[in-house]
Amino acid sequence: MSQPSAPAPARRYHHGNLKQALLDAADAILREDGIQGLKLRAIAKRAGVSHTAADPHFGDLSGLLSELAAVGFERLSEAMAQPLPADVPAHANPSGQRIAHGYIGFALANPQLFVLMFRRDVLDRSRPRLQAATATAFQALSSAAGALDGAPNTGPLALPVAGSLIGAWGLVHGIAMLAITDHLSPLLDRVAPSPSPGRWVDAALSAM
Amino acid sequence: MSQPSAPAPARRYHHGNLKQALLDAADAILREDGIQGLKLRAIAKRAGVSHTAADPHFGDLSGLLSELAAVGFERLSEAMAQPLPADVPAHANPSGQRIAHGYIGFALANPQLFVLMFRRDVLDRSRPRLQAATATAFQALSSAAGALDGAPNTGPLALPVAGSLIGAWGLVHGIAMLAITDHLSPLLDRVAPSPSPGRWVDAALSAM
DNA sequence: CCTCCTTCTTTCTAATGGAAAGATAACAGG
DNA sequence: CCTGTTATCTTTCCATTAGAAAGAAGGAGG
Repeated sequence: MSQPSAPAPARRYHHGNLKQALLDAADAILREDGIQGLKLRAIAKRAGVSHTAADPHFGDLSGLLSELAAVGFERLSEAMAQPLPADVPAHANPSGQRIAHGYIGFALANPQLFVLMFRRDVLDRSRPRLQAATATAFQALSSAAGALDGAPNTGPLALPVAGSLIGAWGLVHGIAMLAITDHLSPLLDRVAPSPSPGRWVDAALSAM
Repeated sequence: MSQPSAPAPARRYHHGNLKQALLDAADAILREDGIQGLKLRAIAKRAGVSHTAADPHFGDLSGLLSELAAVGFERLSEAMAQPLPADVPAHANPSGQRIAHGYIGFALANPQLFVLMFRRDVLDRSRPRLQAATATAFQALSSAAGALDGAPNTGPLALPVAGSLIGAWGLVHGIAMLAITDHLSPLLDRVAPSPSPGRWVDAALSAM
């Protein structure tokens, strides 16, 4: 009775799925404790392994965090494909509006992960998965934002077209970052009645 | 001959101006090595004191970094009062345009400091100097951006007005952050001839 | 001159990332 | 089945870090 036919998922010397387990542990810690909690020892402990067990899979801490950031960009791409929140009326350019709300909504729902995704100092951007996930997300964003200008996904770009892409991306990115770093509450607290995130985000977007 | 009448500025037990000297040292290290280099020991060594000498002046490392961030916000306020770069033609709302270029120009000229100013995790936002400097900078920014809407500096705010303030601030902040984290070069490299920062920033701003 | 209090140094501790070496298991070929 | 090879994981060790604690140095006011 001590030899289960289904292998016990824990306790084995070779974990079998440690890479994913470490990513899951890091994801959970990121939600609970923020980036501060993403220590090699804490992640490994949560996955039930020693603090150097991540070495063969990720190289070093920045490798692990980069893969986690890649997961974030993959989720961001999905979020930008979601429909608008219910309390936001659609207006002109509904595609761009949907992408913008998806971008900012993802950031507000996953603030720590979003910050990590842009923490250049702790990431190793040469990681293939991170490069791919980043490219995919920004492709989705700029194809929607640039549809108005007929901007191609590659090749030469006229300055005004590049400008409109940068402006659109900067707008949603800046709103997200300012909200996450808690720089907007002094402004939003002066608005009565207190608007839902979807509503004030839409107010900011449609003002531009 | 070993007792100079003019006190040697270094070597004294009581430094006399250690607080400013530590800020200067931290500022220099930030420029040279980035935020990574802002270790208590490195800063203290550069100022010629032991690694705990900052304690009486700043409490802990976050106290020191917060004062440095406050210096950053003070400089940002000055930058937003500067005239437009020479290669940028003025158009409608020149006041807002000037503020925007000042904001982004400051970020591009002091990327490490700008990132530090918004690194919520390493700052102690209860520091009076940081609170004051932040408030001043954002007052300057929003008074110019809100002039069009006649937004008061305090008191209740209608949602569309708050939205336009958030949109304007988010736009410049996002452009600055994306540029600093090196997410715009894939786009800008597709523009020929390579535009100066002032030109592409203006292209992004006037697209919105 | 004497005492108090701030400033700064020395010393110590706990925590961290990572290097190095070794143990363990999976897997291949004979 | 048996043995050598390789990737995975553990143990141990080290340098570096922030900060606490205690004490020395020196200025300020009585």
